Amino acid sequence: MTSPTRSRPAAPSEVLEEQTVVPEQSEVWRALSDPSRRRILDILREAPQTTSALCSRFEFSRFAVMKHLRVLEAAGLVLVERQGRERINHLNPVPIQQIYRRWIKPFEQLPADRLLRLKRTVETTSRPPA
Amino acid sequence: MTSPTRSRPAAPSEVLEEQTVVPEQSEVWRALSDPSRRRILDILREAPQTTSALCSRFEFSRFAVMKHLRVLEAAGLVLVERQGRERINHLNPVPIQQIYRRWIKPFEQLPADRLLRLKRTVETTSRPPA
DNA sequence: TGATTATGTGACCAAATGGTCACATAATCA
DNA sequence: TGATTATGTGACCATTTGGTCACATAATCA
Repeated sequence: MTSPTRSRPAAPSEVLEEQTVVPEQSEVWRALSDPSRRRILDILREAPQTTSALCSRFEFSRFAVMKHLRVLEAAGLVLVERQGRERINHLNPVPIQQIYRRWIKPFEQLPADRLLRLKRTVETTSRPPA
Repeated sequence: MTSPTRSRPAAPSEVLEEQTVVPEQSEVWRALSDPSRRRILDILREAPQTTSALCSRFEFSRFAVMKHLRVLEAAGLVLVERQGRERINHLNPVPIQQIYRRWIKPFEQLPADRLLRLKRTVETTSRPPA
C-alpha cells in the first residue's frame, strides 16, 4: 500500500482551526464534486425519490445511479428510508451547511481591502506588456 | 481534451458579482474536492504566497503543488500576480461565494417540516424490526 | 404459487487524477 | 558574465473513478 495521502491520519495542524467539523468532510466534498451527483441532489431537493424513479431521470444505467447514491449516502447527503421493497432517498442538507460554516463563511470574512488590492494588481499585471 | 477553459480571457467579469453563472462551476467543485487543494486555499487565506513558499509547506513535490495551483487557477479560486520572476498566488473567494448562492443557500431554505418528517421516518425505519 | 418488480453485490474496463521525474526558460545576484 | 533561484512544460505511472454488465435477493401482485 503506497497511498498514505488519501487517508491522511490527521493533518490537524493545518486543517484544524474552527473545526468541530464532521467525521470526514472529505467525503462530502468528493460527493459534491461530480455533476451527476449534484444533479441527483437537485432532484432530491424537489422531493424524495425512490431509486428507480431517480433512474428514470438519468440517461445512464441504474447501477451508475446506485453507485452515486452510495457515495452520497456515505457522505451523509442522502438519507435512506425503506418502505417495503422500495428505497426512498431523501436529501439531507446538514453536511452542506457544515461545509458552509467551515468554508464559505470564513472566506466571506476576508478583509475587503485585500481583495481590492488583489484585483488591482491582477488587472495591472495581466495587461499585455505593450 | 484540450481544456479550452484554461485560457479564460478576463477574470474581471467573474470577479464582478454573482452575475450570470460561472463559466463552469464544475471546475470549482472539482478544485475543491481535493484535500491538498483545500489546504492550499487555507494557507492562501492567511496571506498570498509565492509558489515556492507554498511548496515548503507541503510534503510532496513542487510539481504537484504547481498542478494543484493550475487547477485552482482554472477554477478562478486562485489569482496570480507576477512580480519579477516570482508568482504570487492570491486566494479569490468569489467562486466560493457563488457556490454558496447556487447551492448552500437554496438548501437552507428547505421546509423544516419535511426535514423533520424525514428524520422521524429514518429513525423509525432504521430501527431493527424487533 | 409463480411472475414481476425494486434493489443489492461483484467483477470488469476506459478514462481521469494525483503524483513522480527530467529538462527548459527567465530573472536576480555576485 | 556566470551561478543561482523561481517558475514552466512534457512524458510517465499507479490509483481512483464513473461507467458498464451479469447475477442474486426480496417484496408485491395475480
